[in-house]
Amino acid sequence: MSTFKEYDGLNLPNIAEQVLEKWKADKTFEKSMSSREGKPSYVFYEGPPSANGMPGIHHVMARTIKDLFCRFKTQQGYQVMRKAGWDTHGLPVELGVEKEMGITKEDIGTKISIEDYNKACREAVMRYTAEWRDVTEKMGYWVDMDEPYVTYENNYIESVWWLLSQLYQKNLMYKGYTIQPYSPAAGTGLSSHELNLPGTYQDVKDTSCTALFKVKADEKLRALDSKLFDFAQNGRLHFVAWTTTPWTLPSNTALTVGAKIEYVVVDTFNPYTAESQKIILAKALISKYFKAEGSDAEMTYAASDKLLPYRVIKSLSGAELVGLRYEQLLPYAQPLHDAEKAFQVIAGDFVTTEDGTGIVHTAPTFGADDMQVAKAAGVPPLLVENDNGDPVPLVDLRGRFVSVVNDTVWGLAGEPVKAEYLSDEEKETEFQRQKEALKEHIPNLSNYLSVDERISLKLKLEGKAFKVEKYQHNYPHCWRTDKPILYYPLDSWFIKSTAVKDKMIALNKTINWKPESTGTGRFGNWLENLNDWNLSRSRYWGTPLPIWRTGPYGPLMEECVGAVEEFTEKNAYFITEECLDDKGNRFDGQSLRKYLGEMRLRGENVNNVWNDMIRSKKIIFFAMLPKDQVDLHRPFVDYVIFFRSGMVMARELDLIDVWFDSGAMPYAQWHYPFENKEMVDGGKSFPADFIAEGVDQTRGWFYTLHAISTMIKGSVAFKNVVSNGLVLDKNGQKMSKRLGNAADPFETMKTYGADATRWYMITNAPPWDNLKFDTDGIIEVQRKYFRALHNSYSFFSLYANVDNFTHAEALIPLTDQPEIDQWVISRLNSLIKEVEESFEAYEPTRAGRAIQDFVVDELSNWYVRLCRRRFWKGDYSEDKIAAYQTLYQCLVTIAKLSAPIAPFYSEQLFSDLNGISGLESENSVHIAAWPKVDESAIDESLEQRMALAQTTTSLVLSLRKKENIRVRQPLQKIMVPVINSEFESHLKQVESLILSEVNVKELEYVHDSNIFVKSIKPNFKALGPKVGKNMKALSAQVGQFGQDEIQQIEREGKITLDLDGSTFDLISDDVEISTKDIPGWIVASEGSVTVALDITISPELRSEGIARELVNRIQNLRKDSGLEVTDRIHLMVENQPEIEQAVNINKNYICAETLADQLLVKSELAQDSALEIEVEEGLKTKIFIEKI
RNA sequence: AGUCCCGUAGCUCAGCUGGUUAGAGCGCUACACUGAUAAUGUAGAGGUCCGCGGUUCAAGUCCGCGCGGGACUACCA
Repeated sequence: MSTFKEYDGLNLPNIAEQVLEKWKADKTFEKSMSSREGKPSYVFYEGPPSANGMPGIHHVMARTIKDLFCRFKTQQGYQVMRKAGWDTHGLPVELGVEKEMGITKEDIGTKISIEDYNKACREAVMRYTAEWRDVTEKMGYWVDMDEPYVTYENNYIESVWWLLSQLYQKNLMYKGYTIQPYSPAAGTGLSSHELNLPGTYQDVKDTSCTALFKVKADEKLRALDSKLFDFAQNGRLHFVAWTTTPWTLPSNTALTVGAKIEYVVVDTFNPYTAESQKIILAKALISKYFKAEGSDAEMTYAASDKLLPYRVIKSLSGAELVGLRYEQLLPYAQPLHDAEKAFQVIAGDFVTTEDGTGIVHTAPTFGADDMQVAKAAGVPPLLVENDNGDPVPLVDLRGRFVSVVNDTVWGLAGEPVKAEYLSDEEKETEFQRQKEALKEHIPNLSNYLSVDERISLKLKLEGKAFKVEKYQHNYPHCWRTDKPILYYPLDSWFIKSTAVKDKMIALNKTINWKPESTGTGRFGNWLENLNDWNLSRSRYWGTPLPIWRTGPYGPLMEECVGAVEEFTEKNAYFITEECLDDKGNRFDGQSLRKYLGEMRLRGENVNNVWNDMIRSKKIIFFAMLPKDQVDLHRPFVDYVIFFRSGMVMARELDLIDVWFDSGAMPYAQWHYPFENKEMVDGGKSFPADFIAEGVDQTRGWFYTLHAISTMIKGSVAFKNVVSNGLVLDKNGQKMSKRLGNAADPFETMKTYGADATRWYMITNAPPWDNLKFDTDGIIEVQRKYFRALHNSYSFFSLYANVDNFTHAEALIPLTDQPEIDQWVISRLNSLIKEVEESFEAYEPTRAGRAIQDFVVDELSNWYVRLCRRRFWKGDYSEDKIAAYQTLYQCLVTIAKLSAPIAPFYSEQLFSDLNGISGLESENSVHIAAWPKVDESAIDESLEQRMALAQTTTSLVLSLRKKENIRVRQPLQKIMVPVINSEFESHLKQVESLILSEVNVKELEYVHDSNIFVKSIKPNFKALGPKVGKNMKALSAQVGQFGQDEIQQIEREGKITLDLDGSTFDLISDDVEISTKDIPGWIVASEGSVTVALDITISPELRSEGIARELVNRIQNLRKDSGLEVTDRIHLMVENQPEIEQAVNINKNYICAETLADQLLVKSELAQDSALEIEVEEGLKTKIFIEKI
């Protein structure tokens, strides 16, 4: 006959290992999905991690959250598919590979082919998949890793292309430019990641220039102030604006002011030319440019005077300045478009009065803020046409002024805007040129003048500068070349997410965010201030942008490809390896487009050349390529071209933002819409019911999922989302490999077990708070929760096996069971309810804590403790069976409730129980049905009664302690003042429980209220609305009440008071009355419960006390001698004063307790093994036991 | 700089829509209990509930302004 498994100790890591083997053998994970075939699905999306790094402990956190809700929903009967995924593209991968290979971005395509480079990336990115698999398995995260989606696979990319083509067709994609950090020295744009590398920001001294912009005398100015108009007409009114990059001044097209900032017109002099001038600047910044004494000084000034006199003559708001015009400061070039809108004052909310003048020089081509604010105001950027006819800014990609910035004296064209870009020789040559060209202005030029210095000097000389000085500031530098970066307009492809902003905001409001603030705050605000999504990345390893274009060699034609099949349908061509240029390099789309395009511009016959290439198979139809050669990465796709109207269409070189890859996963994981169309359209896998990742994904994956599904499907991508916080070390520091404080997930799970780790992470704090990860916390969880549960099971199995209990008997109706059983079952059902509600509300911490409290406090420390005797005493009676059944039910239910959080131990517990009882057909807790709440079993009054018993017990124990009377010493009685009849009946029902727990013979109910001392306290909650302001006065009066007043309220139900001049009836509901003392007794009270204890110890009680002590010593001896709990003994006790009497009176009791068939009291024990014991202080004796 | 989160005992955390002695566990001290329990019980020590203002009869709880820690975003002229 099979019996319940018994365990020596608790080894969670071992349990996890065994359970894993069981799952593997039984294919439990597969079954958990297949057994739900046809059931409603609960859709979960796995956010793809990148496997080019080792998994960390924070991944265990995030994955625990994912896993537990999926398990919970499976238990509830839903089918939960979980497809694993890998994020494989992106900069971190590339940078890692570059580092390993010792190359830089420039080497790609030269020293190493793009093909080889991408091959290296493809390998690097999956490097740690084995470790990821391992950690996933060991932590018990159920996710299908055999058929994951991988973002670099052709099918995945094809789905991404399809999505992009949909956006393209909806007119949600466009090409524009953004201002991005750009390193002219390295010839490359920099990502924000690169900009955040250490050492990037350096303190540098630059020439800063406060320039004077001459205000135009126009009608608007005249309407504003006729005096100012007059000044302007005389050329004496100027805006002043400060810049640390004077090289951007030729590109100025606007001045930006803060609408709410107060500005002033100041009458003063040009410090360099001493001309009388009126300047406009923010009032708050006057002191930056003028010494206070200047306002009193006489209004005369000669160049080089120390004190600059000034008078504030008018005050204006920023809003009033908006729309005023000024003369272009350095008119080297005019804007290409909308020139009439340039050179005016506009408003921007980024303007502060911290630095400068409160008027910001705005060059839309070299500042992101500038570009945005100018665009909003319709002010054009300063772009000119290059030789190709393309619009370009005044500085080229090498960081040098273009030729139109032609200044014979100062020599700007072709000059780099930062001196650092020049070699020493170039600098020397330029210095010699400057010496010659500037000798008229600067007779003895001693060193090279930077562009900033030259422009500043020029402005000074022309009376257009108010102040020129060196300025130290923090400026970003290129991490590769260590040269300063420029903010530069770069071509980019955008998704017009602003077009669906309102829809995204509306849809977001339907999403259940945990915590809510992440959704409304962090995410909501982000949506409110949304910018268009910059898709472009100038890299190599990623999803290529599927847009083909003709170049600037003829009319613009464009094609967005949404499926590989389209290459065939649209007659795409492929440039083979034989197709070489003059230098013998293979053509790609871009170079061939240029080659043929220039030919076309020269008027040559392109078609002939093209046809030759086709004939000689240098170019073939795409359709002729073997399928397995198609790789939707670079460089392959760069060899794919279209030929239209005598022009080559080549792919735009950009890759797309990797975040688009991951945001596309709801569709691309199924190769939608090319396959599995019904998964998405049929709702089986879209939208997700639940996703979970770290908060850092708010603007990452959460956003891209949301944006793409809003634009493509007009729907949310997920309905519930849990965003967890960070995992910090125990001191609250961020974990990092560098600091060596990163916890190793493998080590942690090996030492403490995945269950304890998971339980700790979930119950310690709500997952959205940061977790201070401390292994001491895991130890505590192990000790408290798992050991309490394990011990409860061990206790059960030990006695169940003794009694051959296998849960074969019919279930004893709850109403026939003792009160304590009804109580624990009631609590259990309340628990089921609470746990289920908490999980449903995505509050796992609440669920876990509730389970833990139940197991530790109620099941282990109350139910099992009080019921011990029922299990090991007496026959196999109905009461015993009831006890077994009750404990069984508790344990099995706990296994189910805790299974989502602690999948391994719960699995063992469940199968250990169910394996013997066979009550349920499924022998995995993760497949078995989630427990149903039996509302009829919940008895709140019973739960209250038990709480009363617990309070009373603890009061009596505290009295015993105070009087120093051991619990083993029986006492005669306790007395409890009765407040009302309900209280009395409650107490009566738990009376025996209390008495046995505190070892007292009887409980007396005292009704004579005259002997109690009572206390009274206002019920503030009830009185608040009634008396309001008078609460304090009332409270003071109630505090003064004596026993008489209290009795009056009890007797009459009310007492009339004088309150604020009028009478007030204080009724009994307005106060809380409790008994605090019974004079002459030893009393303790808590809340409304008061207990008095009779501490007289009669001789009988004393004997009984001694007998109990003896039993205890004998039991210990039995245990130490290694006797089985069922072994019977012969017992001998050495006679001592008081012992004989105690033993004789309580002989039956002692024998029954210790399973002694024979008990002898001898004057002396001869046996060597007789043990001397101390019954109580000063009373020693010897005992001897012998197994029969 | 903006947005969001967090701040309660030495440590980790509760404290629901405001209600008057602010709780639990761990740790510490002492005692007790134990034939499942390295468990548990009782008692003790330990709090300017980050600070300052405000609303209110009443604020750990609501509001405002700060401070400290963290995350994300960001071109500050």
